[in-house]
Amino acid sequence: MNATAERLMDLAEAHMRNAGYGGFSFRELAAEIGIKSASVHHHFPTKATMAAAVARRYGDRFFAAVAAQPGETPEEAITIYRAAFRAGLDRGGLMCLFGVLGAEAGGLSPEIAQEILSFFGRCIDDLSGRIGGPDARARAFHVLATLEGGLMLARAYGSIEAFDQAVAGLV
Amino acid sequence: MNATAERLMDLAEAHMRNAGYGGFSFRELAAEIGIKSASVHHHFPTKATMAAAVARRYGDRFFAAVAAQPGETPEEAITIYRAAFRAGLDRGGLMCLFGVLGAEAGGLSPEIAQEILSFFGRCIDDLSGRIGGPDARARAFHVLATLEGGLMLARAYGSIEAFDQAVAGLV
DNA sequence: GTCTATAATTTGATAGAC
DNA sequence: GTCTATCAAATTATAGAC
Repeated sequence: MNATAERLMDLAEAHMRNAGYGGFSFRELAAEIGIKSASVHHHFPTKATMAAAVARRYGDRFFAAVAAQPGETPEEAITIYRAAFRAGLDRGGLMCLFGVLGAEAGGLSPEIAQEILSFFGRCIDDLSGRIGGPDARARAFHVLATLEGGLMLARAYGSIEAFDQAVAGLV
Repeated sequence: MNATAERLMDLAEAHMRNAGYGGFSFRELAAEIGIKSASVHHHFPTKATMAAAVARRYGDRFFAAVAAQPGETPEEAITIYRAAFRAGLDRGGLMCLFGVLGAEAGGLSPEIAQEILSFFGRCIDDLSGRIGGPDARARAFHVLATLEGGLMLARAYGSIEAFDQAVAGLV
């Protein structure tokens, strides 16, 4: 993966986490790193392809960040997830990329929709496995929903305290 | 409010709840009711104005739908909110309009951002008043975040059961 | 890998007739 | 209230030179 391509993905990710898929154009990204939009097409054939690549990279980094600690308790697993979601909010007031894409999923291309489904499926499987017990899956859905919704509320409010209050009862 | 204007708002609302603010154009709406895009501008001067009007109407209907029952318990208040969120999902797999707009809020006009802030502020105030107790506000944030996130998850999964599992522990 | 140039389309919006 | 006609701008994307 090229250095320019990575810078483009960084910018695309930031824009999408702030304003959704429609929140950036190839011209914007190009201007921000001092090249032309035609050059962006050299790295990513289409906008949907680029967004899907950004989504895949985001997912990989996310699951690396929430990797299970040896011998962790269910509460610790939830705390790890909570911290991962909070980090983006704390550094620039950014949403979870998949929270944004999931909300506007009805207008996105199939390749992006596939990334969304894959991400949340992986989240639920991982989290429910680490929570354990008979109602692990329902708890995983609950935790994930609260974290995603909490991010959105905190952004709407413009205050990270909204997130903290929303997720306080999770552990 | 004109009948044509209302039909336009109905369509705009459906599109936004499915694909966000960028999920419709004046031309699309016009074609769907058999007029021209120029005629849409007769009813709504700009797209942002129209979206703000749709948002305001959505909020009014929402708060009418979740109106407090005389002598209700906190659990009943939460159940009323949960049913209101679930209704749109059940009828067409639609998101909460403000869940979508809140997610992509970074790219929306100030007049729409104002509607978003107003809606969630009203939600939290209403819900925390009906829940009561020392941690009412935190509980209200928690309920609202879980409902919004649950809708998003259910849509991503394409299954209303994801919503039901996510919000099962709320009451 | 980046450029110039441009195609093809869409979009938000306006002017003015009916 | 709706129309035709049109503008101005933006967008995704491609061709081909360097």
